[in-house]
Amino acid sequence: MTDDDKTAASGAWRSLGDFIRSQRELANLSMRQLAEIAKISNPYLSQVERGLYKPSAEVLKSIANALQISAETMYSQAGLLDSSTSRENSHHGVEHAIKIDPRLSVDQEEALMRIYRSFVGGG
Amino acid sequence: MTDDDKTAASGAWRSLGDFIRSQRELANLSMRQLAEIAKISNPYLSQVERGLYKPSAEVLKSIANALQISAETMYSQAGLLDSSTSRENSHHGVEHAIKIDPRLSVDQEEALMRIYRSFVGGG
DNA sequence: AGCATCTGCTTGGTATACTTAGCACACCTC
DNA sequence: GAGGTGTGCTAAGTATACCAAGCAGATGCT
Repeated sequence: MTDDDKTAASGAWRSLGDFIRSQRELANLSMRQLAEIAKISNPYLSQVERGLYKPSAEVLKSIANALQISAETMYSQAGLLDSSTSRENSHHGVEHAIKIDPRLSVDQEEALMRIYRSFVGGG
Repeated sequence: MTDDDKTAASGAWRSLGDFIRSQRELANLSMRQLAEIAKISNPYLSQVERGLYKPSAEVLKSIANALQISAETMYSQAGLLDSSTSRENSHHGVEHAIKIDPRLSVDQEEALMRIYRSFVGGG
């Protein structure tokens, strides 16, 4: 151990690294194995686990997938999801559902949104 | 100039850009305004909207926040959340959300439902 | 006309995410 | 002992996300 690891790791990302490492060890995978599955390099995985880098969302998803945990769990661990977003459907329900519906084109989304908002009074 | 934009934009990210742009215009924000709120540069926002770059999750979250939409919505649009998590929302999501929205009258419900179904092809 | 002030976009540079090659230590097998 | 294979980590480079400065067209005002 080089005496002061804390120098580079900034809080949230460090704990994300700890989380990944613990999940990896829980799955009995070596860094090289996990890196292979997640299609990233093992040195990079090393840095990520030690909190030296902030992995992109794509990498995060890939790691989550390799560890067989949900991407959502990963993101909330990374502090990228505002924890209680999808729970309260009562309020933003319709707008949210419209936005994430993959079958709607952008134009259709906008149209529906306008109509809905005109119905509920824009607020 | 505009004849071959397709050279750089690769599918998923391009549609994400379209999504952001439509949401921005829906909110009546200029690029500079949104960029200011989201704390990114306006040229970068321009590139993102045109699908030239794949924004990091942090930027994505920041933009979502600025547009007052949930980070989850953003990620699912970016294809970063395995649809398994948000799927139950998206499939019956719109219809269900419309039905349980207390602010909609019965007539309004039916109108929205008709429009939605015409968009998605009747199910 | 001319100047101001929007709009989105291009250019060129910096910061950082990510990779390829290789080090150092531990545990084997010969 | 020397070689082989496993572990995680370091160093140096490449790719790309991101930013600051500035351009070109549209609108408006005097």
